[in-house]
Amino acid sequence: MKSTINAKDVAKLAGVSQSSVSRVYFEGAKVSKKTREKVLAAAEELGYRPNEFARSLITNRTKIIGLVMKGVQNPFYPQVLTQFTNSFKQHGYSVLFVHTNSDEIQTEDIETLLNYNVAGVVITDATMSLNVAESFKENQIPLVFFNRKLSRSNFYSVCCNNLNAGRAIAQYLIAEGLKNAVYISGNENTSTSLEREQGFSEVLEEHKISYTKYVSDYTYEGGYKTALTISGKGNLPSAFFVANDIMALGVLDALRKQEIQVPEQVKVIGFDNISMSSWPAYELTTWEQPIEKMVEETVNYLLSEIAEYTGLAESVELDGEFVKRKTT
Amino acid sequence: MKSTINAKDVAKLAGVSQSSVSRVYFEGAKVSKKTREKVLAAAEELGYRPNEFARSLITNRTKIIGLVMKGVQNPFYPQVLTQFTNSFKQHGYSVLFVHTNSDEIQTEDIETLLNYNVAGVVITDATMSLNVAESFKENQIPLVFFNRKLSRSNFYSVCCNNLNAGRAIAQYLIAEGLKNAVYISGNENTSTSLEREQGFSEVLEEHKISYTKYVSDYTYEGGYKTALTISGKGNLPSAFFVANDIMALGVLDALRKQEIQVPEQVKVIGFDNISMSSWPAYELTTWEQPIEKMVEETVNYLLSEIAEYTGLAESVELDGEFVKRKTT
DNA sequence: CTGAAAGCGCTTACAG
DNA sequence: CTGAAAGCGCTTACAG
Repeated sequence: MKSTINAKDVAKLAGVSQSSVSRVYFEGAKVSKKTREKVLAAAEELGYRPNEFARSLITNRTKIIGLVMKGVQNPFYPQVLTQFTNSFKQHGYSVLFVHTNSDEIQTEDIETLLNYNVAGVVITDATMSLNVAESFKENQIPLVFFNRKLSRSNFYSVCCNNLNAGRAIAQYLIAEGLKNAVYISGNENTSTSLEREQGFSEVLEEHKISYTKYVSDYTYEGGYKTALTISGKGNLPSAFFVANDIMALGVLDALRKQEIQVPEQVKVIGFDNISMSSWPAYELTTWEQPIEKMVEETVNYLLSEIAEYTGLAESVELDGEFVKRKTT
Repeated sequence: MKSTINAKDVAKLAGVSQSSVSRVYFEGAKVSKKTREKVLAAAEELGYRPNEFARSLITNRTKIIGLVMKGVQNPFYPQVLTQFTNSFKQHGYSVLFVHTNSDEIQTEDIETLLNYNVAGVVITDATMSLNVAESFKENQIPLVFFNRKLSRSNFYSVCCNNLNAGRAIAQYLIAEGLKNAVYISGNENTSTSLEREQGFSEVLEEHKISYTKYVSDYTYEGGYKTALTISGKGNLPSAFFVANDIMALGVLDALRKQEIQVPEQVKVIGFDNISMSSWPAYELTTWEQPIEKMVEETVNYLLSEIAEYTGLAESVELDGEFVKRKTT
């Protein structure tokens, strides 16, 4: 029953060889107009569709990109996922989606990607042990860390320029009369959180302004609890710099619960510019990540590496933009 | 350079036939313990990995499920995506992710799914023209509409019992003294929105209570604008039943802006129970969809159809649960 | 430009 | 339980 119409069937109906049928569907192959028309007519009649697996088997290439995501709970990611999928689609690639629960991508997920011989891989917000990452290098499969850097690794990564963003945020707050600050971090040891803090702290130090760091986890609940703890101590800083928006929203709700006025008593700045940040309930001042540019950069790199593998490892950092709203 | 180690290489090193190597990796095939050990040792040494494409080519089956999603913006979906991916992974299936912008899934997306000969398909929140859907039937590829019903079609669908939910919500509001209501719908002609309204209206009619319907679009902005329009007219109902949570949050923010007290002046009920609904800024009363059960039901159906295709078409509706918070 | 033929890396009857 | 051999549906030198 399964439609198992193959090139041979089409060839027979069209009165040509199976090779010619193949050539019609293989980009870059030469076929006469006449042959092409005969083949397409026959294919149409039979409902022929080239088998991707036979194709991949022989070319040793696929049109599949592995997209590994962690923390899809953050509203930042659906947007990233959508943009990647659409962009890859435009270039003829499909997306094999892999979800990882842990910070470090699991061996079994890697196996999946290797088994399907993906043309390229994007790893979002997760890390990977170096020896595992090496297997991609061995197989010459291009790989991009998106919104994460892997220290001591030689892989391509695409991020927002977090260091500059942290600096700019500090400068803005200082210009507004910052006395002291709190930095609420994301999961420890994530490059994004560390770099945002580093830029922030550098500028504060220059101005001899102190800040306290609280470690949180990039979740709404984490931001909420951390802010409650801090306000419970009764000693508010003049501003909170929160490592991402979703935590910052938690901070705002916690402050609201304590009847602390934002921005009058304390300013709050987030990071990402997720859609909720602009909601009237929050109006969060934040830093917009240039997602579109980041996705484009990632896709372009992968496509060029697929065309010709060089193993180029770079750390690309794209500038974002300060978005002033009502929490500062 | 490409690691092109195949079963033959392993066979040579292990001192067995290529068939034996194959049998070690093929579930259900019989191999002696001794052979298996020799093969595994050799495979380990060479870094052998069975080629999925050769496998699929010959078995005419794949371990790939096509997951088609629309409207990933709704925070409801990341959760669904994660659960599907994890559940399929447990059963040895990978997910090919397809994003569709329009309500109706496009032909090119279907082509992708068919080209990869996916073992099954889940279509979330989107519809499909019937003749396109037929091509899945022809190829005996099991298909589930998730959170959507396709009228006049004979496909399997898995939904929350929206009719009952609408009824229960009406009954609750009536018990609380409902005088008149507003129903804010999602995109017109979506089965979810229609059924929620139908259940709601049936019970209201029984009690001779009137309601007005406003058509919106399942987005935060849509809910916000609609509520502004309604409150602008100065004539508030005793309750809003909003077709999903994300719109209901928009409604709450609009009411807050107009300084209308919830629930004192007007009650608000949403649908989905997304994580934001429980945030202190909202505390939205809503109806929880049994996502976990819905995913499980979908996966089980697909697996059984993959094992033995029957083409069974049913409309499965699972009960959700009322979640009372502070907006009623 | 076209066809006949080899071969990609597997699974699977078929003998033994 | 094991091996030799055919074949899945393609691409791709090789002749013509």
